[in-house]
Amino acid sequence: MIKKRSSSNVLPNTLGELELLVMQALWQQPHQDAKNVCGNIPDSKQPSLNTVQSTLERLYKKGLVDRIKTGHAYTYHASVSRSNLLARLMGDVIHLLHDGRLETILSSFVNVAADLDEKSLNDLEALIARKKQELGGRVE
Amino acid sequence: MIKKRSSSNVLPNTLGELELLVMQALWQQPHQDAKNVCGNIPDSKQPSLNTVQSTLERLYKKGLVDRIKTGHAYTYHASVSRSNLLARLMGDVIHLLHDGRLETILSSFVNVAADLDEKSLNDLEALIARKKQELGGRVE
DNA sequence: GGAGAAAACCGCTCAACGCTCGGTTTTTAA
DNA sequence: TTAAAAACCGAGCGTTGAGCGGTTTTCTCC
Repeated sequence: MIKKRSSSNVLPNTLGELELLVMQALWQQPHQDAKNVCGNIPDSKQPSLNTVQSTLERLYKKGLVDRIKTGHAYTYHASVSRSNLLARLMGDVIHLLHDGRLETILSSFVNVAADLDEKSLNDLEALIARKKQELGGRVE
Repeated sequence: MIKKRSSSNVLPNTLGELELLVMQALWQQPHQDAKNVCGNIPDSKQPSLNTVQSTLERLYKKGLVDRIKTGHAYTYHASVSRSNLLARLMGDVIHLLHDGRLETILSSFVNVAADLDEKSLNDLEALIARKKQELGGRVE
């Protein structure tokens, strides 16, 4: 008796190496066809055009890129920004491992940002202030 | 000519579903043998004892759990804390997607913590204040 | 309209990884 | 000594992303 594998959906928003390279190419330059994307992949990893097309297709199905038919070719562009994807992934990770106490997340974060400089800290303070205001505004 | 696949080492610290369940069991109760861990997996996902042992073995090789031979059985315990693993994963994700500007990370973070309540914001402010002091102390 | 190029489309192989477990050997305690 | 419990070994399976060849569609240019 063989048991069904549970489809290990741990991090729904991860992507493969080539997928990432393709996204990076699209973030760097917003509207490109497959050939163009292919040309913007570092030579050291240069895959065939077909491979890039497969990858774009996969990304399209995942909703990470969008495309417009211009003439007979598609023009692709990222439908999520890099920072948006970052936020999604951070959300996945946190959802996976947080223990209910927000403090754990916060200290993890501060540890990660070990090279936080003063300006960044000020930025973060500003963000917090804004967030606080939002909170205040909501309850009043 | 078939090209070598590049081994897609995108997130070095991810783990599978069962691996996570096992880690969770060990975080909840620090020193357990395989049988015990198996018993602490939710009934809905109940795998065989052998499967749990394989998983513990994999986690051991990955350095996420440690073990001590007590009698003829191993006693396993997590060698990384939940928050530590969280920090590692956040590090992976950030390393994967940051664009150099720390601001991107920060705003992602604040967005993720959408359910941040006031106390958490205060906690975060305190952490920032401490960090600032560290920075100041370092240069003087 | 026909020829040819360029792109999409289709469908397969391959490798890595985690899950799953049966069978075998080792260890230990009764 | 023997029977159990546990470790150990190794194989199969599912999923996913990488990679690409072959075929069809589509557009363009003469």
